Amino acid sequence: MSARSRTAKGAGRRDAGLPAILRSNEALASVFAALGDPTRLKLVAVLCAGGAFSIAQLTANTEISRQGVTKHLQVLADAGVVRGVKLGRERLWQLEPGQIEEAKRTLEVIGRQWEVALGKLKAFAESP
Amino acid sequence: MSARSRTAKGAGRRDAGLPAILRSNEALASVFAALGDPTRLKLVAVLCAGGAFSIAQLTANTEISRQGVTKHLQVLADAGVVRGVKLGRERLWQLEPGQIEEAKRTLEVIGRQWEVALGKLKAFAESP
DNA sequence: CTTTTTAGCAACCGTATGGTTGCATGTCGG
DNA sequence: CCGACATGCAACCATACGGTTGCTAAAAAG
Repeated sequence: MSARSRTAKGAGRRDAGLPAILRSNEALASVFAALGDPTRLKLVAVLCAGGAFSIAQLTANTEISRQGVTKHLQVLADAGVVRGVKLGRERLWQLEPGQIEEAKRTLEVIGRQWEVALGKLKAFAESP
Repeated sequence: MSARSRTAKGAGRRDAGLPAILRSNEALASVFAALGDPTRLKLVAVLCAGGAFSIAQLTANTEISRQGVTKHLQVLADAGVVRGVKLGRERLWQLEPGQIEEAKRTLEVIGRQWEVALGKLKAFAESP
């Protein structure tokens, strides 16, 4: 806390003017983090093709053990990206597209903000 | 390697029919991983509002030290989300929206795939 | 030239993460 | 009831990650 709060002359509360989506980012970051692993991304890719798959089925696509896949699915489930329903002696996992939609919207907002900023910069540069 | 490849009776090459975007996911996962931290997400949110900021300026928005922010910026730069240009004695960081666009497209593909799968399921359920 | 500002580098620390193995549990088919 | 199958749980391990501190280097200010 010593190196902070004395530097950066006048840059306080720079997030005040940001869109609401980009302010409280707790759960959102967990969604991105859940997608931020090749194995999990592949799991999502498989699941988004539809249907519900058991752990054993999903394990067949990866190079790691069944327990490893279970852990990854748990991470995805904690982020709300995926949901597992128990059916008999097996648990079937399926995509839960809500959080992914939210993440997509966030990236859209970022891109849009960026373009708006570019437009303003251009307008300023072209002003007489 | 023992628990694998014997289970899951007939589920080999399930990614064969997936869109190309969802197959080789190395760099893509690193982009999601870079966004998967609240501090970094906030940095991106600040940077997407336009302009180039120094480390000291960016540090003023966070609760962590300057070195911590530097590390986070390095992670973002390694993923290609952000770029830093050295100007005099300071380094100014700005957004590099290419990778974020790519990530957004990936999420769009996932969502589209999911809807297609839902449509097929519905069509099957309604077939006489 | 000396001081200040801004940043980079390196070592260190605690905890989370990805992965494994071994065993226990529930459930389906006879 | 019994065996086989699919999963759950817990312990364990190595490494990556988030964060810090201390020191050094380079540019700007005086």
